[in-house]
Amino acid sequence: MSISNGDDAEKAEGPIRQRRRAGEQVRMTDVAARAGVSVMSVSRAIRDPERVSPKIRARVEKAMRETGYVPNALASSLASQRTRIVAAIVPFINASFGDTIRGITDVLHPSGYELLIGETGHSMQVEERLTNAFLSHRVDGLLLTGHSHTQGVRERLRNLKVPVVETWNLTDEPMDQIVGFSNYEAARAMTRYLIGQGRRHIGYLGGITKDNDRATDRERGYIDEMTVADLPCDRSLRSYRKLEFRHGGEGCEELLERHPDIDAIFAASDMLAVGALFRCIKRGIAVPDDIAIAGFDDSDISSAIHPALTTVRVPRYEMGSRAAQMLLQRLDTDEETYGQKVVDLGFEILIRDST
Amino acid sequence: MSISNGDDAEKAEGPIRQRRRAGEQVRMTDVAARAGVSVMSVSRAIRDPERVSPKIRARVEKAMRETGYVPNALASSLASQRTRIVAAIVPFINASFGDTIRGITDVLHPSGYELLIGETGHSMQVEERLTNAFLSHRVDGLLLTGHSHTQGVRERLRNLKVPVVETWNLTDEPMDQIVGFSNYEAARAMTRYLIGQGRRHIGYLGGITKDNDRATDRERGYIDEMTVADLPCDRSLRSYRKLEFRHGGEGCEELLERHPDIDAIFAASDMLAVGALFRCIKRGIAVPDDIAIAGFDDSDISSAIHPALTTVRVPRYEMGSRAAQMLLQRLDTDEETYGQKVVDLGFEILIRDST
DNA sequence: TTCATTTCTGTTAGCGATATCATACGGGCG
DNA sequence: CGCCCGTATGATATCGCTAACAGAAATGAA
Repeated sequence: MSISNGDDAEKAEGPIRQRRRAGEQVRMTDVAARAGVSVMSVSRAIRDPERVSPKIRARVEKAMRETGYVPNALASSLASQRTRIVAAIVPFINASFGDTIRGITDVLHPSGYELLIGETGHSMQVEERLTNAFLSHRVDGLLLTGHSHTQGVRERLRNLKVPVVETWNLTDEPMDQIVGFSNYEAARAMTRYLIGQGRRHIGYLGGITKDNDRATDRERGYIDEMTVADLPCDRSLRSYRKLEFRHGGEGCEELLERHPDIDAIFAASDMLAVGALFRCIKRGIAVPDDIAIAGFDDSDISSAIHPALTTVRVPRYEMGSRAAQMLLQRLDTDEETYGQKVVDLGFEILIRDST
Repeated sequence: MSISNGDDAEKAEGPIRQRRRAGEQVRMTDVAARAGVSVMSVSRAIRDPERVSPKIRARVEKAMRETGYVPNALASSLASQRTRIVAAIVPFINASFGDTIRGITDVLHPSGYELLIGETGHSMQVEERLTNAFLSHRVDGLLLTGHSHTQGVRERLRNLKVPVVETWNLTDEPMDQIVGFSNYEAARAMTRYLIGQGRRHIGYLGGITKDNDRATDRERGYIDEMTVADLPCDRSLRSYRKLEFRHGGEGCEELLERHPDIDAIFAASDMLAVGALFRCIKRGIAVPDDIAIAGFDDSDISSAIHPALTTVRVPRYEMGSRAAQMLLQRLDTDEETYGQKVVDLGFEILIRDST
């Protein structure tokens, strides 16, 4: 020890700084004192019980129980430079993305990671705000929906070197990694199928394409396939709506009004398709005899209605679980070794009664 | 200073401890150095720009831009003892709770709070796990769904004195505060309405009641009202299902098989009601002539289908926004002053074509 | 027994912010 | 012209934990 009588006295005489402290927060030091061991032993007993002797482990566990100790993840993260938190940003919290989120958490939780969810409402501005907030909280990784993002988001993420996995679509040039299916190819496939069924006047009922690469790609798929088949697909055959039932009905009316002779409607979402289908039924239009209707997503309702909806099954859950796996693989291994940059999980055309 | 030449020398000679540091993380110190001011000025310029002179503010902002500084919320939270994070725990991430979550974030974000979402899958065990994880992250407040929780959760929250607002139901004895509507009264009201319509053999299609006070209360409401009216409502008239369309159909079949003469089905969820309705239509049972069908939730689809569904409108969005407001009121004011413990947002019986 | 290893446990110095107190700076007034 | 006081800025000690290293104890080989 150093000669420090004087110092001790000085300290004792100094102004007593009493800092505000949360209620009755139990600190690791308190647990350590009670267990009669050092804080490091407590820390180790919590994070990696194998590395301390059974004796110490037992005493620490007892002390934790008695004090009602709740570890402080903030302090832990600050010191260890990792939060064990992953953030996911989705356009909307609904059943579809709910499945994806479930896929994510099912993988993250067993590995001790938590998920922070952000909802953009389909706005890239909001996505940027959320990204910044999440980065501020030093999330270990980020899961984004789609591959279109603001320049600001791209730069931030590149500079900070945070692992990112994009989902729900594919592109040759992901920011980092991407897992999903080709919205473009899926839309082409469905359009091709409808044409193959002999349909010629196919209307398109799509989502708002602004800030939404999935909606954009689906529309491109429809247009390209119609063009290849030399069929009309001009702007008047396409209606853009928010993905809610009632807008499906409205969109359907719009198309019918402009083109009373259409013989099929390809909706880029089951919500819209079901809305359109109900509207047809209400107006006495026979589905699929007069008009064929196809959806996109294979949501729960598509197989429950009558006639059952032809649609595209997409790997909602798998995109989440796989994305989380890809992230974890990089977070839990020291190396920057990671597999494919682009993972295609595919899609499936489900032919049912509405076409 | 103390006499410490020796000590200094010793330090200088000591091994150079180089600690692992995240990539090229820019710290507040770096910004301060670049701006030629103290860290405190940077801190103040960020949190409360009014408190520093325009001169300093400008220099700090410039330095932040140039360095691409991203504030470290962990360090900030650790030092300030508040995270500005609120956690919400919901049973399931779907359109319904999506509305509630939207209500929450719409209130939290403008006030600079972030939302951490947890999904229990209707398990109180999972709820407990999530609660502990969130408390570990020192969330400033907690929003729970319903009023039934494990003993462990209750104790933890009481001991740690974290503000809690329960939602989606009412009770005279909330853990802390509660905002919602009476699931019990709503179910009674709907049952009463059906009886008033002349229905006598009313089947009940409900959610799984385990770990779910909302489902339990709705069932109680149905039973009590039927009992008061001296109508049968024994176990054979009740079917419990997960809240998905196809289970609605199955439950409908079950009830019809056991009671071919039922003249109404009250489903405690629109999903189940719609599933049941489609099944009736498929089997050629006229709705509402042969069987009346009522739902619960006023979800999007209930007004889109044909016949439109009679249901209970519940304040999904408002429960979220109001709960968040109640929490913020306590977090942003120093005092422990808060308004009502129990806030009843009410419900509304929406009579449409299915009854 | 003795010394070299290996395994546990403890000490210390941060992690990157904020709270608190101390100090510097101005302007108004006697 | 000097003094007082309110405001702006700075220095420093935490916040509660973990990384890195050091020292102690246990184990094994000679």
